[in-house]
Amino acid sequence: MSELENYIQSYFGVSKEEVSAISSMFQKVNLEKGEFFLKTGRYSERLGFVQAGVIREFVIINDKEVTKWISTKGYFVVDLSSFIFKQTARWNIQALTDCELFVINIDNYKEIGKTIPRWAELEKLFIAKCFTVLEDRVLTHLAMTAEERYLHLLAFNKELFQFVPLQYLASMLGMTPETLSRLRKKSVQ
Amino acid sequence: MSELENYIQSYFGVSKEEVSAISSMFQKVNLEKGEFFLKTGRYSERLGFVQAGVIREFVIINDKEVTKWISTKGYFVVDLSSFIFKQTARWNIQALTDCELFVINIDNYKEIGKTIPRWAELEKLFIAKCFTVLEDRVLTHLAMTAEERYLHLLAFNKELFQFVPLQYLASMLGMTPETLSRLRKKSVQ
DNA sequence: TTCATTTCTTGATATTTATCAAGAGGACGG
DNA sequence: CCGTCCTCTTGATAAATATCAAGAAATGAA
Repeated sequence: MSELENYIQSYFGVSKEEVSAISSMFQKVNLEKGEFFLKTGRYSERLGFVQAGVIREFVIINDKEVTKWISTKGYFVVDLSSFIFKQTARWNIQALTDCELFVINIDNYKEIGKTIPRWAELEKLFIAKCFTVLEDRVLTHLAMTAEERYLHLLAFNKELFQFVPLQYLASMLGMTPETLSRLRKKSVQ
Repeated sequence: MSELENYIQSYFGVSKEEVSAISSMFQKVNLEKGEFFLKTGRYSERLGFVQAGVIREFVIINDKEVTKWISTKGYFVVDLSSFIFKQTARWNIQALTDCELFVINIDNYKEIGKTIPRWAELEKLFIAKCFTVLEDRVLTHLAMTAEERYLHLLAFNKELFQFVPLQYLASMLGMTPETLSRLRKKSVQ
């Protein structure tokens, strides 16, 4: 089974046949470093699954790039508000390294629901899970200092620090690159 | 139509009959000021709709109350991770004023899906919408100062400042009550 | 109303984090 | 291998925010 199939299987708990049916609708897409999967203002009509590589979701606010999230193997990448509600995309999604994605377009995505009756239910559960993750993320900003947020990310997502330029992690953590640099130094000594 | 029915109608766009069927499963519950709708560690087996009053979701971290959100008329209150995934609740939900809620328990809630075939789809859309709202909230912490977050909340939710003790708004905005007090003073002068 | 309690404001100060500027270190193409 | 570009680090300083303490204002109960 591919990484994608493993993931679908383990997350959605559908039958082997259903996994195959779903995964067969995805197509492999390679992105080169720097290439965009989505740009702000366009429509997000594709859902991507990260098979390999690192990809960044960001938005430009007051001429500054603000990184919302960084996805690595096993994550889906999409602008949910655009994909689901057909609004213009709010996020840029750009490859930080060469990436290997499995991609499904919106039309094929809708087909899944026709072949798997309880698909909407599974989607609901998946999005609800994402919601609770975001709730936790908001909490980190309400109840933690910059240092605590850094240590928290380090504890739960250490590998990010091996592959992702620090400036992007700093932005995602809500601090400047200088501050992150100093916190890293501090935690080593 | 009650406030609840209006809301179901406008948000989920179901037929008049369906609205009635759904809303009839809710029961009116009054909460007195200070009373808890849910406590951390319990199970969230009820979904509430705020008909009147102000109700607060918070969690205690390091002996401090951290307010995640404050709901007024038209909001649903629930611990989603508990309601959907049957985990223990992470949030305390407490009435800040006397409240009038419409409440449905989890068993009746599941019945909705049996009578309205596309209910899972509607739930999915609703939760996805909530997700995008939280995405924006994360952005406010990545890209705004405390002052900007205050002005942003004031612009989009002015009425909160009329009904909600400032200490809770400060916590929800991720700042101390003293800082909020000073920002308010500053924006008046 | 009055008293007690809670909430809010204000001031002084400390801490955290941002900004600006410079330089060090790495990656990469030629 | 060299030079260029980009990223990261470091230092000096400024700005934002938190903390602590005290008093003022508002609230609620008797």
